[in-house]
Amino acid sequence: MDELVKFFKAFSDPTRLMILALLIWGKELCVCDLEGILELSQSKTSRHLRYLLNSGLVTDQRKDRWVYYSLDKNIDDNKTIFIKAFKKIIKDDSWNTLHEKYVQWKNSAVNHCSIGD
Amino acid sequence: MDELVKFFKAFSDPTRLMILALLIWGKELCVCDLEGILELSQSKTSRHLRYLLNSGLVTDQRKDRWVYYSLDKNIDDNKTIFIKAFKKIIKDDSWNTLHEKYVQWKNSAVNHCSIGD
DNA sequence: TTCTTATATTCGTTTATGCGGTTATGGAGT
DNA sequence: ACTCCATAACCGCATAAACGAATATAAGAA
Repeated sequence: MDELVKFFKAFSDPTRLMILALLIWGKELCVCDLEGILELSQSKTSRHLRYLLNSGLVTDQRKDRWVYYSLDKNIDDNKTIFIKAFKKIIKDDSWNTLHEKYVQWKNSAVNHCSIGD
Repeated sequence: MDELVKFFKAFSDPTRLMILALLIWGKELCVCDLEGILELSQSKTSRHLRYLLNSGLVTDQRKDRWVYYSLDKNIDDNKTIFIKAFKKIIKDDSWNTLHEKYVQWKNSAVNHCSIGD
């Protein structure tokens, strides 16, 4: 149960919710992408990613200098239901602004270093 | 989004998770029921119920001296998905012990003051 | 009114979170 | 080696959560 609590705590912060939404849309993003899209400090971004990492929600993968984060594909079934529910929620209008930012970032080849789309 | 964060925070505590599970099984329980089943102090029980109340997850209803708590029936659709997911989770073996306690409590007419079943 | 029972709130303390700012690490290029 | 750059870890502080213990309120019962 403590694990479940930890899982929910991961969802209990606006920054982390936004990061999760971006990882759902973007599949694979590096720290600097998230930093840029969300206009966060580097340390803040990194800390929240670390939180998500040891909550078992995301995975990281280093490629050259960049560390790419993705939603963990091996989340157990029970928790996957919650992820699905969250995916549904971020289709709401209230998430439009962020989604717009994401799209703009994705289309500005100048700034982003991400591979995935 | 802040509202969503608040919603998840409600799930981010083991005591509250247990209370929610009991309210799912029991439909309607008073503070002293929860206190007894979970072996919690009165103030702890009350405080967590209050938390759930103003997270919009539960409703309260006074009858005589007792205040009965139930899952709110009017939770918006997005959040209902999460409740459903949680209902599924508490069918897991790891929740057996608590469920047993609940059943025993329910069957011991001596101690419980609840009306619902 | 006074007593009892059920629940809520307040108080003071402890622990957890979140933050900015800074420093450390690790890899690639020079 | 040194220097960028991306990322991680650390420090100190501020705010928020959670707790037990005590006190307050609310509704019956005596």
